[in-house]
Amino acid sequence: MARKNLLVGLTAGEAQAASGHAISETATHAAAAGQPAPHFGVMGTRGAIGAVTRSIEQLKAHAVVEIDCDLVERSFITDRLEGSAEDHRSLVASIREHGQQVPVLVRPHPAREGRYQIAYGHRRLRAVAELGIRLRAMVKPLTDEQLVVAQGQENSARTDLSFIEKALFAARLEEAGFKRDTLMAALSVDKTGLSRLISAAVKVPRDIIAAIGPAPKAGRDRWLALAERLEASGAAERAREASSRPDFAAASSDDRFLQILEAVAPKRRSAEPAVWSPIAGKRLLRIKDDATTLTLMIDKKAEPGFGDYLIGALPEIYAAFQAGSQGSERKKDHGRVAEPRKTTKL
DNA sequence: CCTCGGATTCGGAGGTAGGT
DNA sequence: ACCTACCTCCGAATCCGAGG
Repeated sequence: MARKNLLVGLTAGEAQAASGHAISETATHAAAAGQPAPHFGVMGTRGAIGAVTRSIEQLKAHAVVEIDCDLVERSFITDRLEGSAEDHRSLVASIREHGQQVPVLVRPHPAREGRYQIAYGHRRLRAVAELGIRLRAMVKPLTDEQLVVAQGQENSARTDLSFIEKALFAARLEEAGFKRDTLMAALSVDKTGLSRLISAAVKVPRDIIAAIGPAPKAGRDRWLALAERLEASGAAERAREASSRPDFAAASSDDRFLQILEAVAPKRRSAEPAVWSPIAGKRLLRIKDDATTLTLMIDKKAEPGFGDYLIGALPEIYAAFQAGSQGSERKKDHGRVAEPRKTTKL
């Protein structure tokens, strides 16, 4: 399959811009045999993905040219949410002082003569353009698939994309019609991880993701928890309402995530203990109910001996509870296999 | 309609890192 | 040391399209 060897052949300068069929015999065999990548020290890269990664590494050894920033356009798939202004300033300062140490990767624009399209290095492009200097870049003809794999792997290599940025990138690639194999190579994840990335990006509305931003500390579990909460009726509206509060924009992206997560939390029963007063004027029983514990607090003065009586009656009460709950289960069941229960850990 | 096989999703174990 | 959050991996379950 050509897709499994997306970048093979690039290093020989023979990439075929539109075909995606540039395959080197040697690398194909290495991929098919599942041989490790001996020269690049990439842990755990085997087979087809290993071959792609090797090619990325080889790409980096290519000659660097300087081009005019105005001629460079973004990748057709964006991979980032808004970056912090501080990070941008810091990058600009670094490039001003030391020059652009790491070149970006571009391809000749597939539709516009004389222009380029960037695979990775969007932030460097922005910083260099701001400084008004020329962009140091490796120029290579790339197919669409090669471009997105290079773009994704460069980000994966630096591990600086947050979970939701990877998820959005994956979802955009899938919407653009790329196959799962390509997505797995681009994001360096297995089928399970890819499925979860796409699932998160699809379930959480894009405007809410945009409002939150990259949230680098929030991983899969919490984004999926947010997605699950957003499925409740009215939850998305509560999230949007929270995002329009005055202090929301000023908070960090991680804090914004927490604010939204809290805004769509299922309504809790009152933190104040409920009170049971069967005797006029006396608060016999207070009930405190949280996520893990239900506590009954009996006022010994209001009805002396009731607590002891209740404890003594527990076996009988529990037996009645069990009989009741099993009976109702049977009524629901109708002999079918019960659906597996969903659990959510937060 | 049924079967089959590949693709996708789900649940959970286990390891790691960071915070308290 | 313990807890929490995150990530990767594995196997099982489920979905879905193709072919008989």
